[in-house]
Amino acid sequence: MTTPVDELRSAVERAAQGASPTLERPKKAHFGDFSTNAALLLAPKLRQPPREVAERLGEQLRDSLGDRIARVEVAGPGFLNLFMSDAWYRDAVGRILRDESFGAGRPERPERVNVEFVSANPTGPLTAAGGRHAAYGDSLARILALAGHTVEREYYFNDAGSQVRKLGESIRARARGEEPPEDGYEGDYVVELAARIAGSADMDVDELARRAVDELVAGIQGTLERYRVRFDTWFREAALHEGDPSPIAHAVDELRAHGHVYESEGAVWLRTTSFGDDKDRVLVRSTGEVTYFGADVAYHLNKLERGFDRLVNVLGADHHGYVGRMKALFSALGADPEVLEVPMMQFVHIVEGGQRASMSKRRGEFVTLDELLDEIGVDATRFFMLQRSHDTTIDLDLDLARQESAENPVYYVQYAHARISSILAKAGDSAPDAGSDGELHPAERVLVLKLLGFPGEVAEAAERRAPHRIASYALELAQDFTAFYRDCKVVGVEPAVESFRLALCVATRRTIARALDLLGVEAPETM
RNA sequence: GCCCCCGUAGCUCAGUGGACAGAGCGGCUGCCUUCUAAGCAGCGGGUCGCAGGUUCGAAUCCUGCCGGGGGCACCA
Repeated sequence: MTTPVDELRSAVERAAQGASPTLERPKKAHFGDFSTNAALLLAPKLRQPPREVAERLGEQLRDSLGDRIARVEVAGPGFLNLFMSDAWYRDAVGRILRDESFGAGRPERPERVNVEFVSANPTGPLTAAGGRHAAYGDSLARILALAGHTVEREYYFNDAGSQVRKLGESIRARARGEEPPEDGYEGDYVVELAARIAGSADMDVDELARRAVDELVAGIQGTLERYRVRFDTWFREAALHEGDPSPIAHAVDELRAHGHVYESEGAVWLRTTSFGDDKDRVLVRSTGEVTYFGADVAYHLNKLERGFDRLVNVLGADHHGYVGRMKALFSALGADPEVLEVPMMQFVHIVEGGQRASMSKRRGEFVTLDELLDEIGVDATRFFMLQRSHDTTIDLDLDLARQESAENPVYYVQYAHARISSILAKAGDSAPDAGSDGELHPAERVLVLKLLGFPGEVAEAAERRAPHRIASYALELAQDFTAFYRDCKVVGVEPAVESFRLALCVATRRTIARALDLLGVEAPETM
């Protein structure tokens, strides 16, 4: 559905004759409701002074927009500031109200997207960092879906290999009352697993590890469920080793057929240096064991074969060295490396007593996501994790988080939603109606403009893989609503005014709820 | 040595070419017979790390430097 802003943009673009002008909301109200740099872009081409060009563009816009525009001003070096009429505002509210899917996008090329995230190995419970990955990946998936793409969420985990074996050894040692082996797992949960799994002291290590992995995966799934994150696919690494030919053998054959595989020193290598990597990578060790990379190669070939247009792989910043070789892999397979996108999540540092504490799953030093959820709840945790851009490091001071959780901006947004609900309840049978006459209050105009920005924010957040923009937007929308609430009484004023304000309330409530839903946060009716 | 991310208010952070740089938290001062005070209003607070460059215009783009974090395995 085209929005009033889309139409305005088209009008400006037509006037700008092929240049790509901006249409944005100026920071200052006296610069208009919208402004465009069209004249500044056009002036050099026409070899005319920008302000003269602006005057002419203004005339054209006045003609093409008629009574939808109140006035046009030329300002500064040649900006064109547009002031919309109240009729335009009313029309906009009416259209938002009628648009059941307000905010949804229709991209030129909708994609089938696979978002792989968290993918923490089942060698321990999910940590606070896992909570960041989960919030980001899930929210991104929700945003991409609203933006018009088809999305699948996927979790890949190692249920085989040396780390899992080490887990088994650690549990057995605990069951026997011994210390875990060198490089083993030392967390308290290892002791708990030793107690929970009957016969763990004498069990075969691989069998024990298998049982522990089942337990831990179930625990991770429980935590994610509680965190409102659901995956469509749980992909086990072991599946890559099964069958004949196994997906790994298939992948190696495929790469060999493309001529990028060679053997040296008893190992099987992929010549990733042909595609910009620093060095070639081992697929199969001289011992015959498949490397982590080797398994991942097969995994990504498998994803490609499942027909996705785009593979988003959310990884921690410590994996950044991994990106080059994965891109090289795609080239080696004859696929477009651009298909693979790897948003790098920066770290979550736990701060205690003003100092950064270490976070090592192996040493058992970490804050689990469950602990965080117990302390400050799902909504506050998700909002906290999503407020910051994924490429900035987060400091999480537990004491502060606990103390400030009541001050979390998420409650401000939810509160606005609850207030609207309460207004609408009080309004009873009065019907919302955008109406056609009467002057609007400035706070009403500001709120309408903010609402109109929602579809653009969704599109922007999707394109940039930036859920935090939605968090910022939700907060700003709640602020604009609160200012409206302060200045404009809704229920009990003159009927025509009341029905317009009710329309504005309904549109706002729905948009807040939708924005919060994109963040995986609830929108309560009362607080 | 090479590669990636960051450096904006006391703190945590938005702001990827536009007009006098924003929010939350914290500090100070006021405001509840009113549709929810989890709120509102006001005050205070900034050489946008530094130095050059591109541009009509730079927190934003380019180069160099400084500081913080991370990575450079036949580990995962």
